[in-house]
Amino acid sequence: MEHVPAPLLDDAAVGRRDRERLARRRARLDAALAGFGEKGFEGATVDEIAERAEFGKGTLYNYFQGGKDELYLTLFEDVVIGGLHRVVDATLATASVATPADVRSAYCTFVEGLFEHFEAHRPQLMLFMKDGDRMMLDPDKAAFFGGLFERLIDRVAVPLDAAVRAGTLRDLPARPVAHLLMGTVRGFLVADDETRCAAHPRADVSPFTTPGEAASFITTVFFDGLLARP
Amino acid sequence: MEHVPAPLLDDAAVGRRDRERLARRRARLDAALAGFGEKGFEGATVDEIAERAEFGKGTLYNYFQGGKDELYLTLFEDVVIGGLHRVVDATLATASVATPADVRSAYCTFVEGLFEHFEAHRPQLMLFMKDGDRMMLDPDKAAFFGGLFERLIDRVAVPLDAAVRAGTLRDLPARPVAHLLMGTVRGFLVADDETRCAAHPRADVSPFTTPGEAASFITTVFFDGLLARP
DNA sequence: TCACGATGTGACCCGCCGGTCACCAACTGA
DNA sequence: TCAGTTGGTGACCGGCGGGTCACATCGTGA
Repeated sequence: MEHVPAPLLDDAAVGRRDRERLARRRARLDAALAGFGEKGFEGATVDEIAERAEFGKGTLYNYFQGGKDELYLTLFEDVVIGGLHRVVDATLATASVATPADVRSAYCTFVEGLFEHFEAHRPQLMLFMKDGDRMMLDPDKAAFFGGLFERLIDRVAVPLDAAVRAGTLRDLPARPVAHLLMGTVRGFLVADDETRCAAHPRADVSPFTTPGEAASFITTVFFDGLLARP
Repeated sequence: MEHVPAPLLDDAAVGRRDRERLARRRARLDAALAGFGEKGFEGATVDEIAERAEFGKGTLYNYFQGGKDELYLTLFEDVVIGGLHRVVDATLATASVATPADVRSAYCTFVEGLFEHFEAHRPQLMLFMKDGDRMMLDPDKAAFFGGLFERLIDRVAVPLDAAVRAGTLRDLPARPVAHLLMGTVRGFLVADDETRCAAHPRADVSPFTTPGEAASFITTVFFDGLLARP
């Protein structure tokens, strides 16, 4: 494996007017990735990806020596993990955890950000959410994949941990809570996607029409709990 | 698709002393399914499954005309959905929702039951949890699969709905909550499994050593919420 | 013991798909 | 205009794996 960033997507240290060529390539690959999403990693053929991206198959192999795997992992790192970190940057990184309301609203905004990011890149992200677990079956991919995800969880857990220490949150271990939250959002998005896209849609998975409503639902459950308060 | 129950697993309406032969077959198939779990649906070859189950490949095709797909769906219905319904039977079906403590403990027992069921059939269930989403890409499988799951969710939602009506629980829609709970448990189990089995284990996903502790963790988050109470 | 149906089998077939490589085209500098 | 270099291509290859089917084996009843 030993995933080496492909020059194709590496636009740092690149000559001036090559910029736009690189941008076009990126766009074409992103489009190809969307096609990926409909079929899953194993379902999509390299021929098809190349065709959608308007690349020759050989060209793809020029840039991704590691073949289909490296293509997949590169796009994963770029689109999925990169996007998630940007959501963390925008919502959690600078959040105050001084009061319960602060923590609550920081994570509500965070979850809302996740939903919006998802809306904007639905097919690409769906692919990785549905295929992600299968990747873990391969030790090499699992190491790469797991490492990236762990770093994300670390960042999500930071404000939780601070809030627990400050006594704002119940005394629960921060990282498991972060995992639980991310897993829950993921499960919600997958179920919701199936509702919208499946031949036989599931009923009533999500009656929420905006990212804000859905985020508020999850945040309410997580922070306030299901039990009615007097 | 039109999944017709294979006689191989259909032990109703079967002659007296064929019983034990059927039982042996079932056991062999279950063993084969465990092997399935290590590789995933697409990763496991029919040759390998047949070998593990000590069947000839042709014999498998005698019983599962639908081929690998039907084999998969039959085992799914039998092991996964059947097992989950048994957990619901044992914990939620007869639960009282009269007081907050009743609802809380019913679902805590339910989640604990899910964890125990999982412990007992780890490889088989892991297979379906990790592959489940990919199945939804095929409309036929999605219909079969989704229908079974929806009926399960219906049952999980019943006590929630009753409790909401009784004012015991916060006024949230019961089915989405049921989906959220099941998705959360699933996410937790998958992450936990990766911690135990992956080449590079994830740290601190679950510091819990017994099903009871893990169930208590999830139940606390869901019912009491993360926010500290005075 | 033989005949016949039912059950079980694995060698073989064939389509599919990831990966390769010999070739081509476009640009560059002389 | 031509030689050299870089970037791009898709026809082809090889293996892999789902599915088939002609044959073997077993159980049974005459």
